Amino acid sequence: MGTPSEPKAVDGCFACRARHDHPFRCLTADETAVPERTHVSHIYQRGQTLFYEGNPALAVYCIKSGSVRLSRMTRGGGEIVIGTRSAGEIVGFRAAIAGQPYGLTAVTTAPSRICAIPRDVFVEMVTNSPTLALELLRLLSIRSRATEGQLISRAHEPVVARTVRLLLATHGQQDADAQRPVEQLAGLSREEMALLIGTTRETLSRTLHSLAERGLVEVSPSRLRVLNMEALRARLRT
Amino acid sequence: MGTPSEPKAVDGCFACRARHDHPFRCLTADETAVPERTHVSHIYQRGQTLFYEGNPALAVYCIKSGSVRLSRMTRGGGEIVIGTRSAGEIVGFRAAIAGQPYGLTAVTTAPSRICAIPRDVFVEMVTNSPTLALELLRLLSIRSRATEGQLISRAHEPVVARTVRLLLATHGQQDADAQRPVEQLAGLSREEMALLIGTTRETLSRTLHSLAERGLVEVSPSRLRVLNMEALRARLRT
DNA sequence: CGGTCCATTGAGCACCATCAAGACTTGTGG
DNA sequence: CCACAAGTCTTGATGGTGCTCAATGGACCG
Repeated sequence: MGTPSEPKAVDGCFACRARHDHPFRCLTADETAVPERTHVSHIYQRGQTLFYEGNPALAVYCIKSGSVRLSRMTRGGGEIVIGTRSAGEIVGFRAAIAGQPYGLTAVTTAPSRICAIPRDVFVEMVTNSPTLALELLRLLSIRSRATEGQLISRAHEPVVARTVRLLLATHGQQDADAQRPVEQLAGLSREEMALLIGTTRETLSRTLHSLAERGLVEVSPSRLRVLNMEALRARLRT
Repeated sequence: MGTPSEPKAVDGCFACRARHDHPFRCLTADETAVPERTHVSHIYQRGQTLFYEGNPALAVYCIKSGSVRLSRMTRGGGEIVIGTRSAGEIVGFRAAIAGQPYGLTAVTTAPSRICAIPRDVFVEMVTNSPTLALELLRLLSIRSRATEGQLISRAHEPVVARTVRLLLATHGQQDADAQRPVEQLAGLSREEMALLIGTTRETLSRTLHSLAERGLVEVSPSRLRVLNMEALRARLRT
């Protein structure tokens, strides 16, 4: 199903919105008609930029597949990573609603299919659909809490603690209480891990190896294994 | 005006909401009737706690006058200040909407009149009033951006930069471009200033005096004067 | 086998928290 | 008005954490 006469918009929003946690799930077919007519679906290569920090917020981006890294550039050419968003998430809506320029730069970290919804259309959708507004409010409440938590950690906890949090977070779902080793961090380079916790490759490497010396993890390039989750968790309560 | 038979709720929400930027300003008299019946107005002394981080979010607090400091306690007994809220602002609504415990501790920093609205009532208000939901969405968008910006600065900028930001922020409204000295930071102790930018009294003191040596500010206990705003701003672009 | 990319390891140093006095301000009671 | 006390601000000395620069070690690939 799908309209062969319209190859650009591969799937309609109504079909797309069926996706698990997507905030648009609350919309009716009628309500998705507007974005369906006006949005632009596009496939991005890895490393392409959706928008730069400081750009006027012209559109809201809806990730259908792939992932996007949100970061801020420093005058020195450095990159501060704030977080990543993946399939089923929306990027840039805070700026759109606040009526301010984007506060962050958004770059794809993998080939991604992403729909751009013009700001006006998005704002109109939110204004006309109380359910959507509520949904976004809930979403933003949860997400901003999480982001702030990470940033507080970054500002006030030493690198070891942040490293441990990363290790615990990236596999919490599996083997929550099991003592046995757990495979880790599929396909993240040291550089990327380091950026996620706001440090450098070198420091992260040292930190991981110091944890390894104490038998808490097993580390080799390209593999990372948690040996003792309980001890890791304990390290946070120190 | 006012019902002499009901001394507790000194002013009704409808009268109170008239306040400048308050998110409830969009509500009609009918819509404020519910909170007016159920909320509890109370006068807090300086230093009293509205709620602790981790407490279940039972209420949303509406500041009528005074100010509240939001912070997080560290295991070592330290205090990490996230920000302050004052008259006309709402505290705790993110937790209420997210359905999670409070993420921060809220303590009054001055005698304050504050109304507590039960969570259920607040959620109902938001659900029933699309305008309110939108207003809160806009508010949260703006506020979370600002908070994240400050935390990013705290995590990645040196103390000098944060100090300069504080100096520039606390009087930006007056004499935006004037070269002449500007009085500063009414009634904030060094300790409080230091907490606001995530450092210690000692480091802040040193930083201020090093700025003074370069003629950018004039510093004396209990007074603080910006001598050269442009030079301060330039320091941020370094 | 020589490249390129990534991870690791080392050495040096800047920044900043901490601990410890000293200086100044403010308030209180004689 | 002075003396003392308590609190705040300032200054110094020290050490730890983590960033930078630089070199080495592997891994993968042509």
